[in-house]
Amino acid sequence: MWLFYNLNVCYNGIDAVNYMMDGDYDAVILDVMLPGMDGIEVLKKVREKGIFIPIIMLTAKAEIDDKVLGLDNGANDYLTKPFDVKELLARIRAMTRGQGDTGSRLGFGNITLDRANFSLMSSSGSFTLTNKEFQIMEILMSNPTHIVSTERLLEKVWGYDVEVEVNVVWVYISYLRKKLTSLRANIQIKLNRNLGYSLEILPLQ
Amino acid sequence: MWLFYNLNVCYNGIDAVNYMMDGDYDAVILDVMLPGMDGIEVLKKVREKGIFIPIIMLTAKAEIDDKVLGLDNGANDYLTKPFDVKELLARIRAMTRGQGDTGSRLGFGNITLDRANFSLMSSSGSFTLTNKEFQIMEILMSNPTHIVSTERLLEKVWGYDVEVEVNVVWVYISYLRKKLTSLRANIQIKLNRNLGYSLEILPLQ
DNA sequence: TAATTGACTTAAAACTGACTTAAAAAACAC
DNA sequence: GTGTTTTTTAAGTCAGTTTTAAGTCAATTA
Repeated sequence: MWLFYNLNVCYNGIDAVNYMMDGDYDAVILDVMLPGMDGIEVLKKVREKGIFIPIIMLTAKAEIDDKVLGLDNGANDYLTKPFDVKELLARIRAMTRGQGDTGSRLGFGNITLDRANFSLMSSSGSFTLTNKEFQIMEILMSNPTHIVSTERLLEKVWGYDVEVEVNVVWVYISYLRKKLTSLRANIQIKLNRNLGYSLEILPLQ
Repeated sequence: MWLFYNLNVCYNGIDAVNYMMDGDYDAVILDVMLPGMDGIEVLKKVREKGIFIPIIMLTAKAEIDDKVLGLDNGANDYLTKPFDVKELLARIRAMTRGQGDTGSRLGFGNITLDRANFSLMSSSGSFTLTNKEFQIMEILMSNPTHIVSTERLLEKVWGYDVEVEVNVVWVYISYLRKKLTSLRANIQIKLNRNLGYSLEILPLQ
């Protein structure tokens, strides 16, 4: 099985920070040696802006202290050259898959999303989701606590050349919420005003 | 700065699975070579039970394919012997830290501002700030002792082509003060007449 | 001390972003 | 082709945010 990635490349630290702030990336491969601003600086800047894209640092420096520095400043992984591309790809997969992700199923709270048959399940029943419903739910569940913006959902589900309006996202959020409540889910799709949506466990009443 | 961990050790795969299912661990260091059931099997079993503790695999096998196998079966990280303890510890920290532990937070006194979700927190609770509230608080907290003029706040938060009146700043300062006191903050927004606002630690009464 | 001015508070109005619903349009299955 | 499901549009509603406005308070100055 293969995954295809869309890539943007940039050649200095300042660009890197700007790209990460503007774009909505799933992961970043960051070289330590960069002209202008080095990788560690990029890392710090981006993290203190509240951006938590998984970042794997890549470098020729094999010094332990450099690794520790990178990891402690917010890198998710650290790989030294020379490295095997297969390992890099495996680490990216490991880094980008969320907790609760077994490959075929995605779980959060008392809810399970089955990728094989697009079904949203709880102990009290199940729904077969439509395409759009499934994709949205998959994005939310693959990183439950993380906030996903409406724009990001539009991009990921409807594509970059968006011709539909944001409204359509709201419509599907509404559909999903209805299904979650009728499944007696103990999770809900929470709106974070001006930021986006996230899943959260319902406080038991 | 040091972190102290409580440890449980076990010497075969079956025990490992049982420990992980019963106990509530923050992280697991898993050797691949185990009597009875090997590390990969342990990993698979545990993940398919729906347990998603961060797991770092540790092994003498440096074969790339073993790493890929481990990572693709649900390991969060993979380290080969010989390794440096400092690196292991850094990787455990990276693996177990939640987002927001890396610098997305601004702190002053007993108050923390989280940039990832716009929340203003203390030990006694938290608020989700609105856009304007957040921006003002961010400016104040990013340089707590520094005095920021009302005009500067207007410019930075409302933009240079200001069409609203200063009053609006006062309104938001008022809102923020209310929230700070209800958080039992030991800091306050101090007015420096004709100059602007600054944060200061409250003398304890 | 009274007047003045800058700072503050509060409630209500205005606005904007988010939500819901039904119906139209498009895609899909037969 | 027809019938069914999915997706999109559109219109109306709702709720939270922002701004206005009016009245109060406190510090400075005449």
